[in-house]
Amino acid sequence: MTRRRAAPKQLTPQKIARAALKVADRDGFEAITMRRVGAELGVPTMTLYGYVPGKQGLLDLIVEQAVDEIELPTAEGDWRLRLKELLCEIRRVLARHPVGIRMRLDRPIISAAALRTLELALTILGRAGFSRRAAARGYRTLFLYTFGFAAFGDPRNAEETKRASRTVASSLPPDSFPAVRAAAAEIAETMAGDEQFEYGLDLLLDAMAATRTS
Amino acid sequence: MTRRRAAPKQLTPQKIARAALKVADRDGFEAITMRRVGAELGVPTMTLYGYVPGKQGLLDLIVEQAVDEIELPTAEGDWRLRLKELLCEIRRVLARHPVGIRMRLDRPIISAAALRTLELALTILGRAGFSRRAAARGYRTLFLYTFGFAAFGDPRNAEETKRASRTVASSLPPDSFPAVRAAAAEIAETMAGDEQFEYGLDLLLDAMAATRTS
DNA sequence: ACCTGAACACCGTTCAAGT
DNA sequence: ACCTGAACACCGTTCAAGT
Repeated sequence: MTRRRAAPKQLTPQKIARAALKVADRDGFEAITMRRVGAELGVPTMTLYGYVPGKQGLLDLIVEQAVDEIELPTAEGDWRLRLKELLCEIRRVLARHPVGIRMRLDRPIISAAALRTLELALTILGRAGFSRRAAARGYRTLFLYTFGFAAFGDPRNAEETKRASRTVASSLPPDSFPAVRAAAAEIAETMAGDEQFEYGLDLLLDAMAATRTS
Repeated sequence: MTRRRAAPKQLTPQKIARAALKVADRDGFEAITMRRVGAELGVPTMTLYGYVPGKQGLLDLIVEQAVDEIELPTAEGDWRLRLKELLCEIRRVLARHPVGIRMRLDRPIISAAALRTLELALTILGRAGFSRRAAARGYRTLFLYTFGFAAFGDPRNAEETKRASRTVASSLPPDSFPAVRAAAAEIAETMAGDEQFEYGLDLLLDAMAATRTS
């Protein structure tokens, strides 16, 4: 009985990236190791190096895989609504794939696919009458708020986070923390949720609208 | 000649945390290893475990060390100015110690020292006439924008980042990226700097002021 | 020629050997 | 009793052995 080679896996960089994204979604950024991605695909670790230029290159492919999930709205219609749709979609994709947050911490994402979000935002704002400068500054602010919210204000378990927040705020010494104690319930409400995200988004869009009409 | 024990280092958790923060500022979050912190202090790796409850506990101490550097403004006077001072100070400390950004990604920072910033912000907004709800939601937005800017919009090398941005924007295919190409210079200006940070901060403060007076 | 296992230089931490 | 080196189970990647 001649030992046959295992059936060809037909590996591609994209298949490896998809498997790695699955590992990251399931077990977190730390779990993205060449050994585990290999195991996920049922191939020996070193085989990956035939398709992917090392771990750093694999990480880039993972981000691109997540960026491809962003569904862009049209540029037509009310500029505030369109921008809200765009930024809510970015937040949704980041919540689905938190590895995108972790990766963006190390360096900007400047692939053509990622820059399509910027192109759309500037188009929307340009049609709404914003100057190039106001559009660039305004969208940058919206973008950084959205990433900030996704990274630091969007916990995996919303209800448990709110409960924990209320407990901490209520157990502080009343003499030194009167305001936090008094607002324990209101603070807890801000710790997660669409409502808080859109509250901040609307603040920014309101202010942008006001600068345009003044 | 009797072998003497090395002079006592008089280690404390705080001294270890300070050395680790120094390592992190110099070589980044990845460089915080028990072996390197030990080397920084001139003690064997395992000696650290006598003063610090493992690496996770050391990381907590490092964050506390950075939080202690935050200098709080008073609550008196113009609420917008005071909030701006507070958030600019938070941004400055995060720029000085980026390890704080990386740590906050994993979990909220809820020590008493850290919560003093929240207490101050709520006090300022309360005195300015904001409801507890509006104060909590508003400060949360300002806080997440500030962390978002520090994490994703405040590169180490501002000028080089702006130059790189201009190059990328200008080398995109004009057919698919007309708006980005046209605004290459304006986009580059938003990639770093106090001006861009304060632009977004002012947008938020303007919008908050508007909600109060309407 | 191609594929991939062993080996190297790291990591945090356990545990036992040394004083 | 205290201090700390060796060892274990990880990691990314080089390199050479195997087909």
